[in-house]
Amino acid sequence: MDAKVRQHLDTFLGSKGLRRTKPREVIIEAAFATTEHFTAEELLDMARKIDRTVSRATVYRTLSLLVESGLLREIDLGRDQTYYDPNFLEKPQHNHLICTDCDKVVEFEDDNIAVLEDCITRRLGFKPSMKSIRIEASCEELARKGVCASRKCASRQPV
Amino acid sequence: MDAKVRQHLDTFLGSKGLRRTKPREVIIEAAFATTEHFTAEELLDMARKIDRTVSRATVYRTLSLLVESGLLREIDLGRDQTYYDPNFLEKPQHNHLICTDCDKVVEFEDDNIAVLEDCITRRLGFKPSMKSIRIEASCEELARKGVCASRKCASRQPV
DNA sequence: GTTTCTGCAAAGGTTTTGCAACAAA
DNA sequence: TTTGTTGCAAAACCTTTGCAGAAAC
Repeated sequence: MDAKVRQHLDTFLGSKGLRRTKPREVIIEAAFATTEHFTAEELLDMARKIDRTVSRATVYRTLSLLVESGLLREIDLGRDQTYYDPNFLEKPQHNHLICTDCDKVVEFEDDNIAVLEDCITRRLGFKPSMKSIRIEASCEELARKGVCASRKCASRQPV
Repeated sequence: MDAKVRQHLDTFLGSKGLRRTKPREVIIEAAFATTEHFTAEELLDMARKIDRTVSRATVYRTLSLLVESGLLREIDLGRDQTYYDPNFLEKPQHNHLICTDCDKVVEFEDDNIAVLEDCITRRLGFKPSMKSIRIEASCEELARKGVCASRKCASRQPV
């Protein structure tokens, strides 16, 4: 587990009088072993590869803690389930673009947009605490050439 | 029901060979009688005030149609349920700011941010089809004065 | 008449919770 | 010890679906 993650977590657990337990260790190790977004069920699978005995309930409970601590963020990918994003420690301002052709998620950061969001919010009389942008978009290369090599895009399966 | 809504809907139903039925009329009338965001269950309640016999299943099925037709948009307010927004016909580019003090939702539009989103998306090699911004923010007036008269904000109930 | 639509109730899927046993501090 | 935590199974919740009867075209 990354040192930054461990430290952030220790501070959080300490400040709340919470305990460092084996199942929590395992779940957190699984969550931060990847930079992919995942669902609760996917995290359960990943955690069980490390320790078969981890329960679904503990995964859900640990996810709540991680979100509360700021280590993980819930993100809206326009799908039916809640996804979790482990990359906000590294890139605190990033946003998501979702390819409507292959469902791939591209993360991007942009200072201009971050500043603009901040200005707009303050002009409305608020102080921003959490900003998120989701863009759905189609792949131009795919539209032009019928394939999208550089991004490994493939047209979605016909229904 | 607004003329713009009716026309949009007729075109959609016509193009798909779908029927104009009583329950659909009622549900759509309820959905566009307000500019508030609502959940499926809230829409069911609103529709049943017009006609008690409307069923939950038909509300869900009609919501899908309305989203598909573009009359309604699903929005993420950071709550547990899906909310629907009936204001995109009027303000196709608007975004949402959610007050963390009173949970009020403020809609805002901004051309600069719309252009910037478009640029960023194209620079990444995509063509934007749907863009959404969600900002969570605290009320500055509330922070300064302890109350927020102009926006009718109230501090959230202590837990 | 044919096709689509409706309401009902059941089923599906995700997330939360009560509880008794267990583990950390 | 004391308090927090776990796994299990059940419950809660929102949403979808199969079906037989009803309504639209």
